[in-house]
Amino acid sequence: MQLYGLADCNNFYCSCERVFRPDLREAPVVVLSNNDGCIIARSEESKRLGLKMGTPYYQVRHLLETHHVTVFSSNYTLYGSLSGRVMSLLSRYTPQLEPYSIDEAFLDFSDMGDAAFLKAYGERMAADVRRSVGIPISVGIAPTRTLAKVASKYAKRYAGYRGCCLMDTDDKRRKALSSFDVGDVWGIGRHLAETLAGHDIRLAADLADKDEAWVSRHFNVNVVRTWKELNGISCISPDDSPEKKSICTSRSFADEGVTDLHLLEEYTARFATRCADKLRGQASCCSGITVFAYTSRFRTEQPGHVIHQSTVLPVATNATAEIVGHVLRMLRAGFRTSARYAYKKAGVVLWNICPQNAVQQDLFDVVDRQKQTALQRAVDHINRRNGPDKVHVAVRGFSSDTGARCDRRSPHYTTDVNELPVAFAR
DNA sequence: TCTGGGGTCCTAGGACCC
DNA sequence: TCTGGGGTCCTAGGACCC
Repeated sequence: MQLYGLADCNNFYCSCERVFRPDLREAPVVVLSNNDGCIIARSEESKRLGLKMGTPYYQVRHLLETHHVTVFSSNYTLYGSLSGRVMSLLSRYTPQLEPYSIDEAFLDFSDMGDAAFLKAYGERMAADVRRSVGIPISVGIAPTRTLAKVASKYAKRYAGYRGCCLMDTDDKRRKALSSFDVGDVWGIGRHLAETLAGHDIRLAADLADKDEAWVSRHFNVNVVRTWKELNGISCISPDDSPEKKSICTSRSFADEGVTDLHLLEEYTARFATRCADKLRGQASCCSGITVFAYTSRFRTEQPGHVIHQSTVLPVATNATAEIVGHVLRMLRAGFRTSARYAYKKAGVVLWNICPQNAVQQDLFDVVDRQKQTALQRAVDHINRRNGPDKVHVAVRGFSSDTGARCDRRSPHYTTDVNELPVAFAR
């Protein structure tokens, strides 16, 4: 029988922080987005205080202090490292692991055993991750990925499932969907949930019980696919190619933002460098490059400005220096010197991505590609051996300041020898 | 004072083709 | 009065995900 598992880490970022802060195990915790902007992760205790996902920090700062909530700036180095540990452990439990996000993965559980076996197997896997990595997870097992997601939410909601909910029969499926909000179904967002409510569809079961013809008459193909999945027909599979079709690096800046062109050049050069690293990391080249920067969209009383410049290269590249060069040229072209705009956010996007071994050559190419590749290889080699960004383009600057606020970041416990947790100090 | 970052997919509409 | 039909490709914008 075709069965999918979904392993979902509970409140992942908060759980990561707790791994090295066992004193916070029962305490309310939140993690903030980049630049300490919004709440992006909450422990169960914080959820019970009524804190909502995406709330700007400054709006609830007082509430957080009153309830002694421990607040962390986001520490993606730590989360990425612990995610890797979780994924590697999960991969031992299935012939086919599909990581779906930093804290979730689908597992192929087809034809592995009867219901009793699978239920115990899922529970054992959850207990293993908890014990070995320190992260609590919820496992759902069902005939489609959408249903596996529903099952995992039940596993999280009720402790009685011991970390794993098996939804293998039609009976269990119907029962689960009858008390599951349609808006919580994978693929049904806020907007669709509102539209569905207009048709008196509020529970997942309400949608599943409609005719396929009715669904396809009123909604697009995505909703039809979700409808099929809710009825046990598997038809959604996440993109299995690991290569991204676009690569973006962008950040918000603290306080007033950035007014100085030279500083903005420095930051965007870093974003471009990071993008090029990611690009080479997946053995790709790109021929589309966009740079953008804009003033705060919340400060409507001040004059705003948007820089948004794109270029298409005749020959795709993944060389940092070349990409940085185009980004700076476009940034300077879009920058207004007439007024001192305070740019609050900036970024670089690479697109038109192709495999690096399938780059279309150009008869009139002015770049010596062989030389360029050799240089890039040498730089990557040095940086791999000596640490990231030991050799870099000069315009990127030498400071490690990112222009973002992150006052409450926890140490890089697992990735920097100087920040190892101390278990015992004399 | 203060509002994240990084993706994917679908659709509608325009340009263009014969 | 009246203005083909059918197709592809591209793009911007919207919706969704975590």
